[in-house]
Amino acid sequence: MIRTRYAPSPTGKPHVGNIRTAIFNFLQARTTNGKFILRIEDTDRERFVPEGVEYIEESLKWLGLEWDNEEKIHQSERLDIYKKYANQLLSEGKAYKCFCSKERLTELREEQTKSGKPPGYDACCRKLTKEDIEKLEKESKIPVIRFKIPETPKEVVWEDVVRGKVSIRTDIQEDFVIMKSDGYPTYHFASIVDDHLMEISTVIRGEEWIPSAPKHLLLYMAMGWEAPEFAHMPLIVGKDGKKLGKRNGDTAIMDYRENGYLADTMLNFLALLGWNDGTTQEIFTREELIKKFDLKRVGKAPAVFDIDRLNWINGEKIRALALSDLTKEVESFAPDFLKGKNAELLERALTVMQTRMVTLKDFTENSNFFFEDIKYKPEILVFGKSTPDASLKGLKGVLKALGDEKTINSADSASDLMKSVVEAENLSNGDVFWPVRVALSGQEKSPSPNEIMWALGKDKSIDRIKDAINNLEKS
RNA sequence: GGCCCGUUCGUCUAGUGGUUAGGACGCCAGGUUUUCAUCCUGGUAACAGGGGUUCGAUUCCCCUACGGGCUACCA
Repeated sequence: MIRTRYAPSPTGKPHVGNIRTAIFNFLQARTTNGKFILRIEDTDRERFVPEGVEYIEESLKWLGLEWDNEEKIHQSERLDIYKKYANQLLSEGKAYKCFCSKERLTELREEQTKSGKPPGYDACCRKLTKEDIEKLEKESKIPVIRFKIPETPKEVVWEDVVRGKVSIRTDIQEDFVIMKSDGYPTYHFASIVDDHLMEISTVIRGEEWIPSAPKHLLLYMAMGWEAPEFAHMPLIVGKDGKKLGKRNGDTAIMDYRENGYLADTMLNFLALLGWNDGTTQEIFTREELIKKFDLKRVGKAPAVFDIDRLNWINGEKIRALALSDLTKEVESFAPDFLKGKNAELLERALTVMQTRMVTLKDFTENSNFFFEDIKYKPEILVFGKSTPDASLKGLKGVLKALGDEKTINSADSASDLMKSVVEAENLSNGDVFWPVRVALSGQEKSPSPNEIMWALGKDKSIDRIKDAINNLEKS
């Protein structure tokens, strides 16, 4: 059975690169009917952010990435477990206590760098005797525990699911820390212990972990445990080709929600950053992603986060939504926006705006003319090729025709009404459609007059056309 | 510096030892159209370079270049 995990560190709000990893883990678990585990890796007390867990959970929930473990897993609550295994390594001589001060380590590194040597721990505490250790501990010096890089193998090789065979020499590995002096394990140690205990079958993580994979493999060997398979995903990079960071457009996933992107858009977009199903399909529903996802079809090259593409997908998703679902999206996106708004008008406005939205914001910010009084310069009531007189004639014609009408049943019937005015008054389209559109929307660019007329209804349309006639006559 | 990973249109990508190197986004042009958007049609544009292997390489191998990642008692 496939078991994957998303193991974020609660140091802030999850960003896109991080969430993409969560998505791949989720998809891989779901597509194989496996399990998706959420594990909070809160072993770094310095970078720990109290709200971090909340941020992680709300991000996953928004995207619908439900995790399967009911009990929350926090590494900070499993310290005894790591200690136990670290002690095991210690007693087997596969790890040792190191009393070197941070100052010494910094100095060592500086010297090595200066003299052109690769920086790394010099294994100085390896030669400490039992007596040395006892003495140091009596002085209440607190050690870290370092893993002893073994003589063999000389090379660690693994078959990466996305990269194929990867091999890295071990002779350049330093004796790395597995238990910090504060009693917390380091990532390297905690993650292999937990991945083993939680029977994780497939570790899907970012490419930045490739260099430390040998540490993990060596640790598995030392523990006598079977290692999971690894899948190192390509990085998501910014426009500058560098790993996403604060300076080049890395953004918390929830910021996209705030900017009017749909959860399914993010899922679709991020899944396609590095993966495709081999066909030309670009728009996938959540179900299709789950059905078609295949870790083996993940590419190796980094992908640039392209906002144009994101926008396109969001527009497609919005247009594909049933009106009721679109309404729900707007509702959860901007509950305040809906307050005090007529439900029917809202629905009609949404119908009209649906093909014009890239994000939900486009609706909540650019459709006020449906709901509120409008203001505009009278000049814009006249189309470029038209004249004030002709426009006035058109507006008056439509006003009269509207008065004769009981209700406006559809945008098409509103269109017919205006066409009949064009004919009856011997005007051009621009003398009628344009001024009516401006009269109803107050904008130079807007949906069609017939659509707005239908959405607003007869009475409100009449009011606005009357206003327009007044405005035009005054100017 | 060392170790590692990567390289097909601007971007996301498909693809094969022999293809007119395909699709999508963007952009441009045209159509529909009173404006905007949608929609439709067309166009633009890529195998990093050099050596091999081969009858033939974008595809396989090597080198170079370029880009990136890692190099903590962070993950």
